[in-house]
This record gives sequence, structure tokens and C-alpha cells, in this order.
Amino acid sequence: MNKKITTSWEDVKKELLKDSATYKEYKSLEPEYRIISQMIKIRTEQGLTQKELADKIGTKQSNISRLESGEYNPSLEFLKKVAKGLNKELVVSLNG
Amino acid sequence: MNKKITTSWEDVKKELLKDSATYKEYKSLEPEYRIISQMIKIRTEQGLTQKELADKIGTKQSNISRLESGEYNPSLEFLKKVAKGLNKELVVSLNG
DNA sequence: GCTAATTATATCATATATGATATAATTAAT
DNA sequence: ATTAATTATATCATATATGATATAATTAGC
Repeated sequence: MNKKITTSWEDVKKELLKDSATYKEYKSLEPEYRIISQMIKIRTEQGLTQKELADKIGTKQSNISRLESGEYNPSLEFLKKVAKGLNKELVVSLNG
Repeated sequence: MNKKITTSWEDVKKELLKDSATYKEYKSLEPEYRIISQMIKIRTEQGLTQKELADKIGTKQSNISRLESGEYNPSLEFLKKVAKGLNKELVVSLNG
């Protein structure tokens, strides 16, 4: 009836990562996380660094990082600016 | 060579309206104005007043009015809340 | 026209986004 | 492994979004 009692750090990390993945998947359902994922994807596809993107739109690398972290609630204007820096158009609409 | 010198108030108003329409058309190209127009349309189609919508999402009528006026820069969260009040999903993405 | 309902505007308090700088942590290149 | 480049985190100052209340203006029903 005994399960393993000692737990390696690797096991812990694996567990943490699983939780993290679940959490991120959960979060990815929300529009703000979807748009952020899309922005990161496009930025990297274009071979842009955060700093380069920041320069293009007149802000700082740390602010791009903050946006991409998904830890806050950006304004429409800011998203529009970033979209422009990626040579994309921001589209916002209602579905359902 | 003379054009009409006296100008009626109606003429002025017509001119102002024309400018206003042009301005609104110009503004409507921007995503924030598109989404706002869509929200107003859906709200009225659903027969909801600003107050009713406000109550549903825990804010005040004046704040809905402010949003619908298009005179400021809403956050993604706020748009999401309003979308939810309209039983819709907010969709944000990059095009182009 | 009068009244009620709805929407718009003004204003204040507060929370929070944004810009900016510094620096830590991570990743890439050699 | 070291160094350089990139990204993440922390923090501060400032601007602005949001909630709230009051009231004006507009619109709808009668």
C-alpha cells in the first residue's frame, strides 16, 4: 500500500510543470492570453527581440516583457500599438 | 461671382453634421470604435438599456455611457465584462 | 406639451496601466 | 565555461481608467 515516500526534486519539478501547463492552458482560453500568445508567436517569427519591438513603438523592453507575461490588463490602445509594431491590424469583435 | 453671404443656422448645422459624419466614419475604421459600435448595436437589439447592462456586470449606467461615447481607451477586462453582459464572447486577434 | 425613462456629461476618489530605469535571471554564441 | 544578448522582475512616478454619485440633456409614451 505504500507509495514512494521520498520525492526527488525532479519529481517535484515535473509536478510543478504539469500544474503550470494546466494553468496556462486554462488561461489560454481567455482572449487576453490568446492575443498575447499570438503576439509572442508573431514577434519571434519575425525575428524581433522585445527591445526591437519596443523601439518600434516607442516603449521599453521591460514593458513588452510585462505585456507578454500576461500578468496585467492592457488597454486597447496599447495592444493596438504593439500590433502596429508587428505590422498587423488589431481586430476586436463579439462572437457567440 | 458672389456666393450667398447670409448663412442660415440650418446650413451651418448641415455642414456640422457632414463634418461629424466624416469624422465618425474616419473613427469607425479604428478597432475600438468598431467594437463599440457593435456593442451598442447588440445592446439595443437585445432591448437592453444602459442601466440594465450596467447592473448585469456590476457597474453604473454612466460608465456604460462613457464607454459607448468612445471618448476613452478601455481595458481588455472591461470590454470582456461588457461582452459577457451581452452574452457574447470577446474576440481579439491580429490580422494582416 | 407633460412626464417618465433613458442617455450624456461632469466630477471626484481610487485603482491600475504605462513609461522609465535598474538589475537579476535566463538563454545564446563563441 | 565565459561573455554577450535577451528576457524577466522590481520599483517608482505619472497618467489615466474605473467606480460612483449627481445632474443635465435627450428621447419616448401618453
